[in-house]
Amino acid sequence: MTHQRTVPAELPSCPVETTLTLIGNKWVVLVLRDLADGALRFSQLQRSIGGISQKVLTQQLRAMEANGLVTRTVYAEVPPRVEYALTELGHSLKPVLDAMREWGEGYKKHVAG
Amino acid sequence: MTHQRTVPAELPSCPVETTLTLIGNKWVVLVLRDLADGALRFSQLQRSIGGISQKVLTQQLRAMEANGLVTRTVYAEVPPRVEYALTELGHSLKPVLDAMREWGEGYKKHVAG
DNA sequence: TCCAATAGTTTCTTGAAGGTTGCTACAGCA
DNA sequence: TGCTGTAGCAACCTTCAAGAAACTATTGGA
Repeated sequence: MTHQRTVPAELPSCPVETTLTLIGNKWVVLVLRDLADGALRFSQLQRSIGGISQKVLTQQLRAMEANGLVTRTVYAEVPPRVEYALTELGHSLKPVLDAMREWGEGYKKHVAG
Repeated sequence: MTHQRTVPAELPSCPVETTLTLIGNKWVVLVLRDLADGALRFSQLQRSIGGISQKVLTQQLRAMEANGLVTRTVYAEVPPRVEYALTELGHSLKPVLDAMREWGEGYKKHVAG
């Protein structure tokens, strides 16, 4: 079994820190961003994130599945098809993603301006 | 010169990713959280974050200063006093922090319930 | 005279994160 | 007959982040 960074049994008292235990990783945020509009299969996800290796994407998806952020659906076809989708918990992070997107837009204007 | 994780010259096209280049690090988020209510000196910050070494806190603060998120004010006293405070840019991240805090609160209730 | 206190820096070491390559299963198709 | 494509796993290696511990400057005060 490889390392799976799942949430600790005892959550931090600070809610901001609690959130960080689930989405304190860059890749996790990008997966959430790309699955927000609907399910994607593994290779689509890898392409849309860009610059992530197969191994790391697999690791992150496994951890996210263990944390209840995504579901993994395997279709018994050849070649195999595996789809990842956000759970309700995963979708519930939308406000955080939206705040990050909005801030990023403002920052880019600020820098460009 | 040690590694300073400053924002790259060319920002990612995705605004979410842009935000991650500035606050994609757990420690940075915790510093923002603790300076939100006002300036703190180095040792206060280290205590309030908890579990961060002197070296790492120094590194993070230097990077945040280079990125324009915090200011560093040295008072010519003995023993020395150094205060860190959020810049306007640092304060502008409040909505992101708030979204994280709110989500963390909901998540804790969800887990506890 | 020497200690305390602050905010570091420096060096050494460990652990985690990530990259690369090779391997697998198996139906369909040329 | 052998090639293609998907979604991995395993092993190996490199790089980077982080931790620990020792060291520094300064000077008022015991």
